Amino acid sequence: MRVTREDVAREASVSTATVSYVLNNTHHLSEETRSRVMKAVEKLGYKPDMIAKSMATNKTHQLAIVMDSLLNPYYGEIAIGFENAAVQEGYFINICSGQNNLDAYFDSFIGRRLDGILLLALPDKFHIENLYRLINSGVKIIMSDIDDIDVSRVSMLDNNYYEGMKLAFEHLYNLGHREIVYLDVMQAQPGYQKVNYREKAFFECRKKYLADSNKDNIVSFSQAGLNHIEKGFNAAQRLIASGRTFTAVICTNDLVAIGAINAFTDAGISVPRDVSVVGFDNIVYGKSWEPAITSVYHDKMEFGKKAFDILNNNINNNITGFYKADVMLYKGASTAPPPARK
Amino acid sequence: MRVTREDVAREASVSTATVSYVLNNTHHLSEETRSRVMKAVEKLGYKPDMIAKSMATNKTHQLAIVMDSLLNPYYGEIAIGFENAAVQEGYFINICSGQNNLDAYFDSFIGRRLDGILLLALPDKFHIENLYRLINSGVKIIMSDIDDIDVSRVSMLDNNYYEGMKLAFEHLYNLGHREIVYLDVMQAQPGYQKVNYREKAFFECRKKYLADSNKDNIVSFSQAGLNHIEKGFNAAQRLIASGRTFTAVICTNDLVAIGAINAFTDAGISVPRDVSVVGFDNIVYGKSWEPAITSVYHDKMEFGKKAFDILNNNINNNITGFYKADVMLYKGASTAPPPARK
DNA sequence: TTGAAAGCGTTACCAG
DNA sequence: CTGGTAACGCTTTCAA
Repeated sequence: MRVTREDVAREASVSTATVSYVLNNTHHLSEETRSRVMKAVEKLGYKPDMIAKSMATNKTHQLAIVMDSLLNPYYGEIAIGFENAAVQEGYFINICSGQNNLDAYFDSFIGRRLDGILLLALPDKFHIENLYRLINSGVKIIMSDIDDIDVSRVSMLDNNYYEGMKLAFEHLYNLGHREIVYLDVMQAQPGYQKVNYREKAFFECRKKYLADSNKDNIVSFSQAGLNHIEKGFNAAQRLIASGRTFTAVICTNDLVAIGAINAFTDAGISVPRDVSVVGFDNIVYGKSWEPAITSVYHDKMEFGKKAFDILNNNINNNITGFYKADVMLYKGASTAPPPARK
Repeated sequence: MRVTREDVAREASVSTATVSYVLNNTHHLSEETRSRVMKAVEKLGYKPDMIAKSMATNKTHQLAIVMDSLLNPYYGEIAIGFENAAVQEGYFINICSGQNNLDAYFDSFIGRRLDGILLLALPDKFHIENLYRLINSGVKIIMSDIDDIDVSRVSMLDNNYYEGMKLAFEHLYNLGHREIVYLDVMQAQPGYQKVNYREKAFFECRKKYLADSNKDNIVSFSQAGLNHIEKGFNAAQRLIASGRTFTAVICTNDLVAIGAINAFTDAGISVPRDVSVVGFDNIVYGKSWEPAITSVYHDKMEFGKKAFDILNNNINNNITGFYKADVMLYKGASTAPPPARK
């Protein structure tokens, strides 16, 4: 049923080895032989079997992108950038939704002999020791936002949202805001590690700029089964209900910002007149929101492309790499000077 | 470096065959042997090599989801439903963004020996003959929205948006709308086939309900490089500029509806006061839009799960299947009775 | 410049 | 109940 290289060899009256040489351009052959083989390939519609090839070469030319969410277009855009670059180099891409616990995936990555992984999910969804087991099995990794990891073995991808948080904070500060709240909805499952550079950056900014720097102005809200918009909505409602005063909120991403804006609007709080809102990621929908969401961002396509380049280099030359995204601020219509004090 | 079945066999003092029997539960073995093998597996941290397994069994346990877009959460939700079900059955999932031409992917599906494909993209992105070549190579397919295909060889997935269009139309008609426009942004590349059941359903409804049934009330707009929100925005602007009268628009999906609403708002046309807008898919963001978008939809998670069940049955028992989604109408705030005539 | 054959890690048939 | 071994489709070393 399947056309094999042997069929091609027979058709072209050469050996199977010769067919390989032609297809992989790995030997010098007479033009005559080469064309005879190509003709046979064409005629039989032969497609090399990558499984067998993987078996022989110990490379699968298969990479996985581990998403944090298939519903947030932020990751989608990165994935597109990554995939475009990877396909060009003959890789096959595998995308794992971040719905489930990732530990089980890690095992299958070893079994599937993946050449490399773009790990977009944070360690709040997997155990570090499983990551190391993956690395020890020869799977190359590129990931971001993790401390205490041996960078000689793992490539790093810095989205630079630590600096981004400062950008957001300073933007608000310069507009005149002095009561700024950070809305976070990330939460690690029990037993998992939470890393959040944005929170750290927020603390720093608060200390530097705000007088009452000890004020508890981070609102966290997370509930299983809710999407980020809903979590943002709930977090903002909780903030409103708390009675604390604020003139601006920074949201952990644009989806959360959208939810928050909805909650404010529902409560009769106008954005940006009464409250300014900043998001992260500058997702494709954030710009079209009403009001367009002011957002910290980087070039997501480029980010994906860079991720691939580094990973590919890691795979081929066993050299880990590092990338730091240029972080920028998109000034939408969701931020404005705070309302005048009465 | 890699722990193989042979290492396990040596450790447990059995043959490699026995290890297979234990791991695959395919023979009856003495409890003693079984536990000795398991202990060795555990001790060595052995992970079966799926590549070699595929080689021997001629099954990869690998499926692909061909997305139409990684940026539309509609597909994301379907993918999640599909993946959840598939992972449970030991499959590995591969997601291809619909960014690029799909014909090249089809070739690699053969080379990668994929067991099956969930094809979410329409034939405006690939050539039918390549689909057939895929089928002939033994790859099972489940897909929707295509005419003239041999259903004994391909499983079908009906999202029932043909009926959905009627639902949308009747909803508007019952509200009192008599000037309804359909906003479409899909466009096949030259040389590719365009199928659009919604358009057909729209024609039918128009004929049945509207007096001036010959009126040209479909606005198409498509431009490479724009996302669906932008296309919807442009299409609506074009509609406004055309000067034709209308009280309601049906948009080909929610993203287009969002873009259209933005264009209307920008032009001082209030939704739903002046114009009603209906979308399709009821994506997670549509509900949170202001106004919440009235939308035709089905259960997307369930859709993905059903898709997997049918595909899996196709793979294991060589029986194609058919699924018809229950289509519903989410009544948001973007539709209302038309403004009173002056 | 070309070919023969070993090897990659499994499975599954056939013996014992 | 257990083991030996051919087979899967390809690459690659070694020899001719």
